[in-house]
Amino acid sequence: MKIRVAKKPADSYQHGDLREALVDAGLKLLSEGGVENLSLRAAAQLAGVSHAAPYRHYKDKEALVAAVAERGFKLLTESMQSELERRRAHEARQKIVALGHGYVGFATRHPTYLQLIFGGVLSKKDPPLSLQAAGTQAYLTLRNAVADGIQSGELRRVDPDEMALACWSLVHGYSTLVINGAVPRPESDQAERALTERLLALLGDGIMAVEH
Amino acid sequence: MKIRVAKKPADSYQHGDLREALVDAGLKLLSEGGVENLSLRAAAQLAGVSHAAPYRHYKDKEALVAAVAERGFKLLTESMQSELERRRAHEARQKIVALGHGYVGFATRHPTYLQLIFGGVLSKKDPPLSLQAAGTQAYLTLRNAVADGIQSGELRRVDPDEMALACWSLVHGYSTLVINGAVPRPESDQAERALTERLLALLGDGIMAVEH
DNA sequence: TGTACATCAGTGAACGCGCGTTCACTGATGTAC
DNA sequence: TGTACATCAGTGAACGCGCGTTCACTGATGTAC
Repeated sequence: MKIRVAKKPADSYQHGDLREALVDAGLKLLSEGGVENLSLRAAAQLAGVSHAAPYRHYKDKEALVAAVAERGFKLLTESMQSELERRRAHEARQKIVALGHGYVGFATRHPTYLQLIFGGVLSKKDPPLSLQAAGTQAYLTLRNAVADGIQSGELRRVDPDEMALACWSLVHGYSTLVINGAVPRPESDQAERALTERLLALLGDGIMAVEH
Repeated sequence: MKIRVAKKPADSYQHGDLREALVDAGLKLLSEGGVENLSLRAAAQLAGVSHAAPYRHYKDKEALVAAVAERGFKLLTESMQSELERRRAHEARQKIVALGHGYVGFATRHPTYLQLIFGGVLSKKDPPLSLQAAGTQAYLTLRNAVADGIQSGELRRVDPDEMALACWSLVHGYSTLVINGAVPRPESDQAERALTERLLALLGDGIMAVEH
């Protein structure tokens, strides 16, 4: 990842866009060393600035972390959206599978982002509105697909939030189990996609044996 | 939680069972302040001992953390087992639901234990054998139920590990999403149990609409 | 039963570390006149 | 166009903190004789 540099005169004493550069730096620290590697001082250093400089842009560490998490959410949403478009999914089932691939793919590409976003690191008191919005956006991407499928009669007639939660839980649970090594990681991306697909097929058709 | 005290003469300068007392202390720290609250020094203090004493029993911090995690795994297994027995579940579906309640119940009762066990805190290099065993034990509890159900024809004829993974992912994903506040926590234990049951019902019967 | 001794669990001082945060400051920028 | 000035982004020293780990030590315990 390229750390953002000044838009303004490059030799300026001012950074140009330190605010965003710190988020870039935060993401890089995160991907290189996990959540505990994400510190204000390290982000400042990576952005080429003294360790007190971030305080001109963020109230405290928590504020920077929230900004990093917000970007993480957006990347997650993008990953799901792009998978959806790449596959030109029209049927509800295809859409859910596509979103699942987008989710699991993001999780395995950026395990530490997921850890930041959903790992209980973010303070639950007064999250910034923009962070909440980014989270909601990610959720709605899934929820919309599910709600459409229910509307069209492709999916069972249940509370769409509950059905979305079931899909989310499955895919999120699988992702975190793989990421944390609780479950062996498939040997190739291809194998992982195939497994994801089979897990979602189980949710699609149910695990109970069907009677004839 | 009661911190273990000396088995040997209580006024002894020796602690008696400091090794276990440190694990107790670790669990307490964990439940009170999360993973980042779990430090060697704090555990020693809580066990009433100088901060260097733990090194007589554990090679380093990582070793103590592994011991704490091992106890966490055992408690998780117990929670699932006891739910299984309490309900005297015989059918595969009932068993899976019981295990799910045991899992989610444990997660919401001890959110920080789950964070330690599955939150990427444990080093993935050379985990102690006893820790691996405790993890395997928890997994087998679920896997056995699933395998039995497949054997008996109640469940679909699929790779039992994959079916167990689907169940585990669903329940684990839901747990972590609730714990981390990504999804609103049901207002009562009863509501939570009902929701867990509905999520598992979706996995049981599938989310696709059935054709007539 | 009594003495000498090895063992080893726990002590407390010390080390170096990275951290978040505060503070008075400097100096480039852009604006008002 | 030129000058005075307010703004404010970034500096670097300093603070206090809890942490993991090492070390020489102390003193109770249990054993060998």
